[in-house]
Amino acid sequence: MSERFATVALDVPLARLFDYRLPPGLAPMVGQRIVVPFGKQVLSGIVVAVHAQQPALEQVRDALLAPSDMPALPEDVLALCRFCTDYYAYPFGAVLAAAVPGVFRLPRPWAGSTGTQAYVATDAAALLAQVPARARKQRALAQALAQPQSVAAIRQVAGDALRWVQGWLAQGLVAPARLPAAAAPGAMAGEIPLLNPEQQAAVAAIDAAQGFAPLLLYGITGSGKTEVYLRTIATARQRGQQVLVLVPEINLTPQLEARFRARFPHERIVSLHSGLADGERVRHWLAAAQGEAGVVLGTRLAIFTPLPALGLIIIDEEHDASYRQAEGFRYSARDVAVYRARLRQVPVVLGSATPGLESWKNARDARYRLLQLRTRAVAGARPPRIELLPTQRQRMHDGLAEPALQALREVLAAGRQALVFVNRRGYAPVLACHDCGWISACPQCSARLVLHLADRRLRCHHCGHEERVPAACPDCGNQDLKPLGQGSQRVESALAQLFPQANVLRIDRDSTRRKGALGEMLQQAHTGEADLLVGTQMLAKGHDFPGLDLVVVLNADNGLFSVDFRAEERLFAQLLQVAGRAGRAGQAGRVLIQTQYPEHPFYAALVAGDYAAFADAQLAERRSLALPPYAAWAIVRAQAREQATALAFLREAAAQLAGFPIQVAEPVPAAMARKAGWERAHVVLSAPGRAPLQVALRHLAATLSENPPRGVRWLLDVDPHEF
DNA sequence: AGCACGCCGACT
DNA sequence: GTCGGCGTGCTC
Repeated sequence: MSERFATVALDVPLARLFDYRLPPGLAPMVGQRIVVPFGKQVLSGIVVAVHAQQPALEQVRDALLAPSDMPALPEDVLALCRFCTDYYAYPFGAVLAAAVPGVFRLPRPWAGSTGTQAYVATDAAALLAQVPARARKQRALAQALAQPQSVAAIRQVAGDALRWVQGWLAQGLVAPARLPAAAAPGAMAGEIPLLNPEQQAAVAAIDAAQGFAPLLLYGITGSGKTEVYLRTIATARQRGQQVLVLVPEINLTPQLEARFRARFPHERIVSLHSGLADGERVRHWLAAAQGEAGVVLGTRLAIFTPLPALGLIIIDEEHDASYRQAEGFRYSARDVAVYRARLRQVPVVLGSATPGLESWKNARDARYRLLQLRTRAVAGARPPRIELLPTQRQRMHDGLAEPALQALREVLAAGRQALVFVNRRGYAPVLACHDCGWISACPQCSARLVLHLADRRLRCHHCGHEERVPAACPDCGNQDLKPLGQGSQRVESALAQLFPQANVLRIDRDSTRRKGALGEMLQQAHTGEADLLVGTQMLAKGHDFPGLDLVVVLNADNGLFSVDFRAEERLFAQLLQVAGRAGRAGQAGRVLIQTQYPEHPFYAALVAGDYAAFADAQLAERRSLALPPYAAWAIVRAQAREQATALAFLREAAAQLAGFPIQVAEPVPAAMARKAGWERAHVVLSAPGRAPLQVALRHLAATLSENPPRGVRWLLDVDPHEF
């Protein structure tokens, strides 16, 4: 009998796998998790191979245990993670760790490992026979356990009832059980709206799609994309397939989940996002992995969930930045989803009113099938009327021009709601001295300190540094420091003064910090209790306010002259999204955009509401400049205590890449050259296609992880979306 | 990433 | 005299 070994991927930043001897009795499957000693630590990893080949090592340690709490990751999930490792040049073990719920990364079996959360008597009579006659509660529980009982139900019997069950479990009188599928709470399916012809065509195309088929569902706000999703989900369910639906943010899952449940009262629908408690996350994940959940609704992390009967993937708001993980393993869930659809040979629907230019190009090149929804689905609803409000010659009242105030007045007089969109929180973005030119600057970052007047503090929005508002200029002693520019707090207080009779409500990250605050505020906005809303981009997404007639956008110009070539694309999506908040059945909403550059071509496209024209123009520009999506990009980012150290490291890295058929730009300091006390720099790598770039990145990542630089933190950003 | 070992400053 | 700073070295 020969010895057997397991090759294990561990969550360490090393592009290496580790071999362990499997002691007798330990026979894990590929994809299963395994607990192993690692240096002085004990870690949980994933088995990637089992073999009899003696590893060429001085010492091979024994694996400790292979918990069966987590079913082995199926082949397609392993392949998906392998793809990510290659594509993002990120260690396999670290990718796998991201694909698995947190409790399965701990080096011990999960306590609730049955995954069932229920128990049943193995032999009801035997169980009852050994319970003392006087222990009435125990007898009652023992009797009840003839049928599977949920943990919650067991707890109801008595405080320590679970302890009795644990005891019986040890004696083999009780076993973990699966609860019969919960009877759906007698909800009636809501009224199913009729589809307009465009929706019908979209649904028909998705339903008929076979094998790998990417479809771009380009539909304006309110065109009824969700209804299209619901219909195609219904079809997939009739075929017995599972559907994976990705949404950008946790905030949006409860809404959508409620709508899905109302439509499919008899389906097992589970959500997966980082807001779930451990136990819930695991139960939902297992339900998906065991094929019990028909619909899985989740944020980006859900893309790695095992789904044995996967038949359709839907990505809502596919252009949204939340699909990109910005820390650690940096991936785009949208791109990973498309690859997964290819692996599984299933259709993938990418829905958006403002598709990302990558997807737009794919649709233009006929790599994706384009499905368009041009009309608002609700009868009589019309797209909002977007108007520019040039501010060069206007007298401003705390950032608001007179015509904007007039429009607000009219809306309030009519008893309707208005939203003022200011994409900056705080009172003013900077505090300045007019005598000597001092401005409030962060000592740790190359950024301004934002004035927060409510608690009289200056805060850095990048590193968390804060200080008291100085009484006088620290440089010249001038006591008259002036706040420059408008933040949401300033606009809120200005509006409260200008419209004393109105109920002004500010919704931003500061005002919603408290748990549940956002929900309460949205409720107030929804019922019309608040009639003047002031909000940052938090308010742009997904929320519908039936009473909202007017949106005023302040300082939109900020995104217009950025060094980042993607800034316009983001701004367009964002402005169209806020604009979509305005309007009600029968009457178009009005959107006023204050700008100092009304002649800028960007605004012509925006006013026309023509994203297609804008996107085509952007693509033409990108093509002529050989920018993404016409080139593959990656960035090597570095930070060090000294800028020179970071740049020297990057020059070294660039030299490593000399022989590869890729373009390596000059290393430069980052746009925010200093952040939280670190000097930052980067170098852009590009190539006409992905393949040569990937090869070069893998080489660089391997070299750097084997010989880590001193005093420099580095990372690779593949398909970067920001500078 | 952890977690050791390993040599130099202000404190129970 | 020790506790502890983080430099660097290793993990099957």
